[in-house]
Amino acid sequence: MGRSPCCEKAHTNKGAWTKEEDERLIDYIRVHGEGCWRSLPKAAGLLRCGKSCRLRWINYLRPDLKRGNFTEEEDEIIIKLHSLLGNKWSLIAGKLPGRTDNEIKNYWNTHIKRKLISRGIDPQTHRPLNEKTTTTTTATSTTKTTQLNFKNTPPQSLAEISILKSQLDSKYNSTKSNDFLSSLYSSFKPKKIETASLEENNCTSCSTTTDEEQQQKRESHHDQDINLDLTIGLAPTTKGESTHTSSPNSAESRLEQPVSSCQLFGSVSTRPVCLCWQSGAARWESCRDCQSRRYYCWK
DNA sequence: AAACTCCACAACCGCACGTTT
DNA sequence: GAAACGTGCGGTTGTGGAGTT
Repeated sequence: MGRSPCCEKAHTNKGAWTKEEDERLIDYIRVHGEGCWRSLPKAAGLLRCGKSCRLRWINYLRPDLKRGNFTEEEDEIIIKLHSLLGNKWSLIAGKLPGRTDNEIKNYWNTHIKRKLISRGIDPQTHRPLNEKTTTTTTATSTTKTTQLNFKNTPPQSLAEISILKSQLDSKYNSTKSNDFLSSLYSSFKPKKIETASLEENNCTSCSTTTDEEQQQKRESHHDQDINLDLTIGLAPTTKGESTHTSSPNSAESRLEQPVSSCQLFGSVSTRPVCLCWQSGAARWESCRDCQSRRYYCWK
């Protein structure tokens, strides 16, 4: 059984948006806020598909968007995040206020790829272009990215977790991979997360850090390295669970949310995983401390 | 100046996934 | 539990402008 189309294609405009359409959309969202994209076009008097409206707003009309060229620092952040996360443009965009996933994706494909190649770096693997993959895998197989062997050695960093995740993605369907992850993690406990501002033994780290705290962290690490600040925390994706006062779906709140490892694992398991590891018996549990029924915690 | 090529980016499409009914 | 719905994501395409011949 197929699903109904998101809009009636025969009566919708396509292609570039006109100024008038933009104004209608802006005016409508200014009054009614974001959301209900399916019904928005009709309510706003637009002959557009809801998805098209959403895209137009998120990628172009949102008032908090930063226009203009990417800075060197932004370039480096994108490269670092891509090496950790792969083509997770929305996650990368989450760490670059004012930038959209679409914008970063385009920028990656048109500029950064070339930049890396000119540096002799493979944009996909982030390894030297002439280097052959030498490590082996026990998890999978056909991906071009470097494979690590996690059978006896747990992942020690977000980079390795990212690789593990891609391995799982390619080998397991989403319903099976959670079981795989659980059994894998039952054999070890990660020692440290090198690029994450993870506070061990304290699941309250799941709480969202403030912008001020994040700014301080950024400043304190600025001279050492780019602080990716991949906070291990609650991903406030469920309605009503956000700690923010603004609408959980609003662009503002989205930009305030730190990237979390919950999101890193979000596509692997049927239930996203929150990596709040604590001392004591190591096991997966529902994340009570994070006050979310949607995430598993590593304890 | 016209024709052509290349590039950047806005927009579209299909799919996945969480939520609701 | 299944179907329908709503939304978001990543890959791809279309198009306009800049540069070149």
